[in-house]
Amino acid sequence: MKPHKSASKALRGSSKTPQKSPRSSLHRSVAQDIGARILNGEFAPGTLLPNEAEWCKSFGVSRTAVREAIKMLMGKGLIISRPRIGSRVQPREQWNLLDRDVLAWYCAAAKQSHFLAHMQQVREILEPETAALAAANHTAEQMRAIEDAYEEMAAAKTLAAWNDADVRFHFAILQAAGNELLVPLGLVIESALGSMFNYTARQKGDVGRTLPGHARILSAIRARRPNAARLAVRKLLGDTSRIVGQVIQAAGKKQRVVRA
Amino acid sequence: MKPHKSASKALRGSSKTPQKSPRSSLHRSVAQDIGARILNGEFAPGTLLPNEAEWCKSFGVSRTAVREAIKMLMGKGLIISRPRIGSRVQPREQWNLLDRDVLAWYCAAAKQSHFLAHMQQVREILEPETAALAAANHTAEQMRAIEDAYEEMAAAKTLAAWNDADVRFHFAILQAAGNELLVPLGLVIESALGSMFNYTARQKGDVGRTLPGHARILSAIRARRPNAARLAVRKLLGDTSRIVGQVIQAAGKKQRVVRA
DNA sequence: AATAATCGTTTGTATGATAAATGACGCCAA
DNA sequence: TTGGCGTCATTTATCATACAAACGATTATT
Repeated sequence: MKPHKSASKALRGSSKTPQKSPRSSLHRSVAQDIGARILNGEFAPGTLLPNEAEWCKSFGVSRTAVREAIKMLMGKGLIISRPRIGSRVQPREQWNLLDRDVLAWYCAAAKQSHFLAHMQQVREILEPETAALAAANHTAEQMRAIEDAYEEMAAAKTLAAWNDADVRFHFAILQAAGNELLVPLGLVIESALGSMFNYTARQKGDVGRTLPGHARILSAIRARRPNAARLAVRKLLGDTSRIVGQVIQAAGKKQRVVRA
Repeated sequence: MKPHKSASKALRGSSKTPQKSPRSSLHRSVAQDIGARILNGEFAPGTLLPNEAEWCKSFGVSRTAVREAIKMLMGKGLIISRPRIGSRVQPREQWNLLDRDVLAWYCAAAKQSHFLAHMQQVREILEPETAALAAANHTAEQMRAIEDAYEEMAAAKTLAAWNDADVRFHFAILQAAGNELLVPLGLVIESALGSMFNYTARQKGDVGRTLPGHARILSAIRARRPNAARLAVRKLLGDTSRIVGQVIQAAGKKQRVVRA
């Protein structure tokens, strides 16, 4: 019996697209599925997962693929497996929530609006200080990267191009801050926001409206004025925050996040 | 040939200690070794790693174990592997630096003092705001957890007991902030700091000296005064910052971190 | 010379077997 | 009855081997 092909196709999304990066492999798909179901609450922390043989049957794949998937999830702190016991879902404190995949699964799992607010909160804490650090520490080369991104943003015709440049703008500031920990942190936040938000809330009108805000940030950093940079970012975030608030309200949730 | 036992023993650190958590398994050890070497700079980003067969030989383990180790590293964004090409070290932006293991490997890799400063910087950004959020959002139960930790801290006789309570104190504040993203973030920072710093810089004399600072934080949170909490944390961090600064200086590095 | 077919290397997946770990159970003794 | 001890069964851990798939390089073909 060789379910090689068929089982594979059943799992992988569109086998039509032979993407550059190997986003589709069996173990990856299996890990994706199990991980999403854990974050989804289907398997609560402390729960004993089905054993490997059962996963094999339910996915129609070999034990090799299942084990490799489990190893990936172990690496993300979601589960722990021991002989004779099986694989158990770890307590939430162990979860590597800052992992791109885990965060994506978490975003996809229901509580979006409530989570979106938390993410925005973290942004409001991190980004002003990041900009301030960038103002204090940036090198000439890093400054140029920020300016380039701004130019592209200003010249962007399509919404997609604008978003692309916007992401580069923020990333350039992150790097200019000169703190190696802030970079992955910012990346995670941005990517998660992008994946759930999809930046669709930004209407075309917003583009022009937020450009001056970006300009203020740019010049504050260039002038090496940390406090001005901090304030400029706060101001820009204030607008975004309003939009996020509207999205949350539109989602019909009354969940409120208290701002300190 | 059954190199099962021997090869295993050669890799795992002390096979004398059958720890509760399965910290020792072949794939884990292999992942540990390769991961540390990547973070160590032995395999730079973009480098093509030895292929699986060579890892098997050099570690004396089967391909299964090597592959599972590679899957864990893939899950952490350190490497990517493709058929016919092999496994390549990902660019640093892809690394999941916020992963406990990755961070530990990174800490172990040389640049400690410089990294310690960056970590301290992130603490100075996050912790005041976390305390402010806790002041605004805490529930009665969360408040009790904070108070309990404080009591234990005050009653602690040994340095170890004090550190233990201290960690719980900070963790309780993290949870009281009511932001699910801040919890893992804080955990990562604390654990990394703990692992490299080992809290040995805190002499016994410091214990008594920082207790009032903790008390101020506690009462500010209890009184639901976010701004007071923020200031209290900043003050306490100022002391720690001095200690860290001394450690860095003691390390003989002149590396300076510009504070915005 | 440009294009197509072929080949070889490397990872991906499957399969089956054995080893090790450990909870559960039953046995024996105090 | 109860507490300790050995056995057993289940599950993961590891090994070994084989084949499939992907894809760069090479060679053949037009």
